[in-house]
Amino acid sequence: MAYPKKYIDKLRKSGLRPTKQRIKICEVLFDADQTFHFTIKELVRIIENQANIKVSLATVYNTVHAFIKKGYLKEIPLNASQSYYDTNISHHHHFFDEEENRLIDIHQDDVDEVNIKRTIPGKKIKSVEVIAKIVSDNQSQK
Amino acid sequence: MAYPKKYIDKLRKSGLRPTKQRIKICEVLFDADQTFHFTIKELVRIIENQANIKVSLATVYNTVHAFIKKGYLKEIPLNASQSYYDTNISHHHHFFDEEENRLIDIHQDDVDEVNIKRTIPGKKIKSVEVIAKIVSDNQSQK
DNA sequence: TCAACAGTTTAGAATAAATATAATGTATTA
DNA sequence: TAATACATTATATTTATTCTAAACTGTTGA
Ligand SMILES: [Mn+2]
Ligand SMILES: [Mn+2]
Ligand SMILES: [Zn+2]
Ligand SMILES: [Zn+2]
Repeated sequence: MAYPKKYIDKLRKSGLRPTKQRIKICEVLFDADQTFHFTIKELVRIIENQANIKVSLATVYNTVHAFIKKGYLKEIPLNASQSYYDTNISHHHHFFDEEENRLIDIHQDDVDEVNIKRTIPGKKIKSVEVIAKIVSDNQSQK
Repeated sequence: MAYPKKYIDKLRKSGLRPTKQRIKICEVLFDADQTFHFTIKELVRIIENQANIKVSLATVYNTVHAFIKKGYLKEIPLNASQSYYDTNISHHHHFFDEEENRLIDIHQDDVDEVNIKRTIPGKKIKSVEVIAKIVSDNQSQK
């Protein structure tokens, strides 16, 4: 009881009742100073470190997917065998550091609008995302 | 014996000996009229339909990865839990049809060069890929 | 020619992410 | 409070991918 109203609202709008476990998930995801990228395993670890609450994997998966469906989280496509999630839901792009396996945001303002000249009959573009893979810049190469 | 020289070369350059199974994989991948996108399971199915050769999953995975490492195939990042591979190794982009789970090539010429104004110290951009998600264009909406 | 060897294929086991299940627990409401 | 709906959880299942180890094959050189 006495859960933050903003999280109760987010959960209700996602079709979920506000429970202790889900409120905790909200706190970790949406109380952070900065947006961040995470895997489900990382999220579970953060929750367990920050609180004495035990949350099952199933609850975390279900809650995260409800938020994605509602648009409160984004899923980031990577060629890894694991899903990355993003608390930054603004339209933006990413660097992916292949050496450190790390996603870095690129603000929409930092990329000129991507102009695609080709169209597919009967289809419309829902979203456009740019992924720029980066690696160490070894300038010592001859 | 009497395997096509081009495939023997591709395999040797990938550090693999030309064997019956690997030549068959090459034929399916590189003899096609058009480049195409595939999953490992689809590739296995194609091989089994086209030939009376049995090829194990392990051999297919190993060969595909050797080709990726050498640059003869590309892996396409999608948010699915499955890897997609591409026999089109030119620099290009993709539509992803979320309703039909289908990748469609966008030639590099059909996308203005993506200009990223932000840089990461010590890192350089290795590749830039655009993925545009498309859905049915229901013009009947009011 | 043929034994030795290096490399290959394969079935099946292992791994790990994601999802489903079903029993138990909790909140809501009449 | 009692009935009901919804949640949580441990556990099982599914599935893509990788690993393992045994059997197989092609090559080499005595
Ligand atoms: Mn998902
Ligand atoms: Mn997996
Ligand atoms: Zn992001
Ligand atoms: Zn392609």
